[in-house]
Amino acid sequence: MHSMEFQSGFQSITDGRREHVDPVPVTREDVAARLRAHGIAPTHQRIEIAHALFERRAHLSADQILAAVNARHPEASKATVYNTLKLFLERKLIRELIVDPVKIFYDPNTTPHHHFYDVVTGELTDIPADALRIEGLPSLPPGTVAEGIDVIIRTRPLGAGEPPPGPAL
Amino acid sequence: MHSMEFQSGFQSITDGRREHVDPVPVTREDVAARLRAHGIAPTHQRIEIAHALFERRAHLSADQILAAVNARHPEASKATVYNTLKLFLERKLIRELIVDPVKIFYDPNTTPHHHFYDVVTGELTDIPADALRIEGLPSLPPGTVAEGIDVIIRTRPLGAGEPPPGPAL
DNA sequence: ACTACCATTAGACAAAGTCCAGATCCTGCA
DNA sequence: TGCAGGATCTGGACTTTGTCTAATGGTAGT
Repeated sequence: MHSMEFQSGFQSITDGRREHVDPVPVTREDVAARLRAHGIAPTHQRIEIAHALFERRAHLSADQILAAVNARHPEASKATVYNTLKLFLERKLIRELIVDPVKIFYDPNTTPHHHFYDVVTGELTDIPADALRIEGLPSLPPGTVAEGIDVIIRTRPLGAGEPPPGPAL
Repeated sequence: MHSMEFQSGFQSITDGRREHVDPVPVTREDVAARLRAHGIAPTHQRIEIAHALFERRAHLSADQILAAVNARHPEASKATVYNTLKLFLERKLIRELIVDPVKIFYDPNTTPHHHFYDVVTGELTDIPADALRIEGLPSLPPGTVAEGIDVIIRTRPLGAGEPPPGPAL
């Protein structure tokens, strides 16, 4: 990744990284400012959607977001949620997590980090970028540029079914 | 990753790794043997499905497999393809690749390796496990066991759109 | 107030995958 | 050979996630 100045007052990533997110915008004003900083006009719906993600600092799926938003702004439509999430992605306000065979999760933390994914419970846990050293990027396929690295460590609850069935011995 | 013994006679991973897959079963007899080795009764449909994957040694989606199978056995149904792929997964004959927001890819190579994924073209390329060193597994979330690590390097064709839009400067 | 333009909305639509109940295919055995 | 029983396969209905579209609503600038 290259330049990374900017930003309201969220996370300083000028040089090092942080183990944990801290000054997160929780008030709607903070959220609105953050939207503006990313060139996004802060409408009601957008603020609610961003607020849902940033307040919980959690990985949410589109329908969880829809539910959260409807709790306060009962008229939000599915289409708006999808449109808005797509916009946020383009503007790099959030990040997309492809980990579940069925739905996408949205991650309000755009700084480099990785994830544990519990394949049974569906739970996602952050792995700080520096907890894991990745050495030696192999050369990329010719004619391509890297966009990002995702490391996903799939876990399962200790003692939860299905470890045995493998090839016959 | 830790232990990783096992496996009939496909790929020796006892100590080192191989850069490239070699003794791949291409004839239907080979495929049938491989199915039996994993405790799977080799029916026509199952042989065709496994054959499609092993012959091409490629990452295929369910509908690509369905198409490939139908080319020879025109009566194969969607349900059978899905059932069979699920069975193959359980028996660890193949591996699931969650990389595309919309569909699952199935990988006939179950030895440890990673992937490039071109987010524009959808192309998947293997990264041999030893081309990439991952140091220091962080401790797992309490009460969980690791099932596997997936490293996905997302790429985009050199010069293909959309790198600019980021946060306002 | 008028006009553009952008954002939002409901609902129709598309695609991947699941589920189920009936039909088929084996296989062992009399 | 004939048959019963279990495993496998099949079409089609169904579910879920996400997309698209046409119409409506809001707002800034004149």
